[in-house]
Amino acid sequence: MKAAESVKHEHIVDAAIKRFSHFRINKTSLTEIAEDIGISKPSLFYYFQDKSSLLEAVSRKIVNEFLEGFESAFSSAKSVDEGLLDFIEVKRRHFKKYLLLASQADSVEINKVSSQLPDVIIQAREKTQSLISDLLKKGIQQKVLTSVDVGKTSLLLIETLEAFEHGIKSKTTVPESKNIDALFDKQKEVVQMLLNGLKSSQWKN
Amino acid sequence: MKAAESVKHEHIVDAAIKRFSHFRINKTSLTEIAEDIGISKPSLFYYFQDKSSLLEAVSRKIVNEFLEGFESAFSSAKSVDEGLLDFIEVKRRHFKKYLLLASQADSVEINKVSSQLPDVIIQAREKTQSLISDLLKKGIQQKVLTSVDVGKTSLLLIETLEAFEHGIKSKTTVPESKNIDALFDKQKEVVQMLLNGLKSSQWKN
DNA sequence: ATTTGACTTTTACACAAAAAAAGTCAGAAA
DNA sequence: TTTCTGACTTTTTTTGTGTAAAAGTCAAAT
Repeated sequence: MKAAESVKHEHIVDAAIKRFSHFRINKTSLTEIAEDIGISKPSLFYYFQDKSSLLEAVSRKIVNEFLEGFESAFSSAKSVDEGLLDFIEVKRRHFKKYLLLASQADSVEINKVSSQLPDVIIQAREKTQSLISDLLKKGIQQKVLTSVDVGKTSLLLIETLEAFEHGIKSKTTVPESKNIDALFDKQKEVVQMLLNGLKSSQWKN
Repeated sequence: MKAAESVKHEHIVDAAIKRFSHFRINKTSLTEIAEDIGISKPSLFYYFQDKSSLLEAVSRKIVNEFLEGFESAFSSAKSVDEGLLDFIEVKRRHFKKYLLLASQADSVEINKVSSQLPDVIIQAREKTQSLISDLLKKGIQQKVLTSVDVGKTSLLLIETLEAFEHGIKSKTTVPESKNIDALFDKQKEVVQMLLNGLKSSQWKN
């Protein structure tokens, strides 16, 4: 039961990801997903309580892929700058890979699951923030960064980057590749502006 | 003709602003506006080609009020920090004053006028950017800021602040006061983070 | 030059019927 | 017992249609 069930679970989730990456969530029926892998709709309901549960499993899988990318970007980074810039590159790559799904991420569609931001997203945010915090801490230890409040700073940084993403996610049409690139290029610029700072060093301390 | 016409123009625009500030643009009819000032709808059409033209005049008037606020904030500022922070305060105040209208600013409703960002908004952006550029230049001259590309920096700054505003403007419901405050407080935080910068001064130059 | 009553055209809205998708369940298959 | 499905009910979405309201026009009056 355990092994077999989880294999099937995974199979269904993968089929759902394929569908959701090509068509909007609300335009994809469970029947279609079931047929894709040659099972009946009631079978699908045997493994998932409802569409929301499936969607949550889908989200969790993709979010994990994002997070793994983030971790490897941060861990291999030789500097704070490199870490943050690589982090944005990972986002860009994964965003393009799961284009439709990613751009529906905090839309009304996915929020039907739970009226608040779904757990998956909240957890991902927290994890991401903690990764960025660690990076900043390292920078401070190495005397590359001024000693700021890493908690506050990492949160503000995330919120700033997210703010840029909201623009593209709130559109009803599927974002074009060049817009996605513009978005993440902009994020890089902001990060660099932040890191470099504006205040003249002469007047510091 | 000249004087009388422009007086009437203004009168109509003011009536329209009153209506638009209380009800959504699409829920306000030209008949209502006309009746408010005791004229007939065809009279209104004598002064404005169509609803879009009236909306444009309304936008222009309000945008000018914003811009005047910005100019006075920047001109009376004793430092770059104070200038930018006051600038955000002016936005907060005017945003609340024209709550409904401001939050519809780049929504679908107003974009029916012209499919691209209306001229008024573009011009306001340019003017704002030029004001911020001047402030940055002054800061550089006074050796308070590092000599950055003011054009690029002011644009990026505006885009960052705008990104935060998108979130609140894309909502269908009227933004609550506490959310507006949260938004502009966040903008202040970002500005301060930017001004302070993260890089340790020890390693500069 | 300015204004309006009476008019036409366009758009928005409410409501119902139809279609599609979500979800259930008794019972079959493995 | 676990897994699966055909046939079913319920809920949601879509579509169509008539109606109301708003946008916009125009000939004629002031």
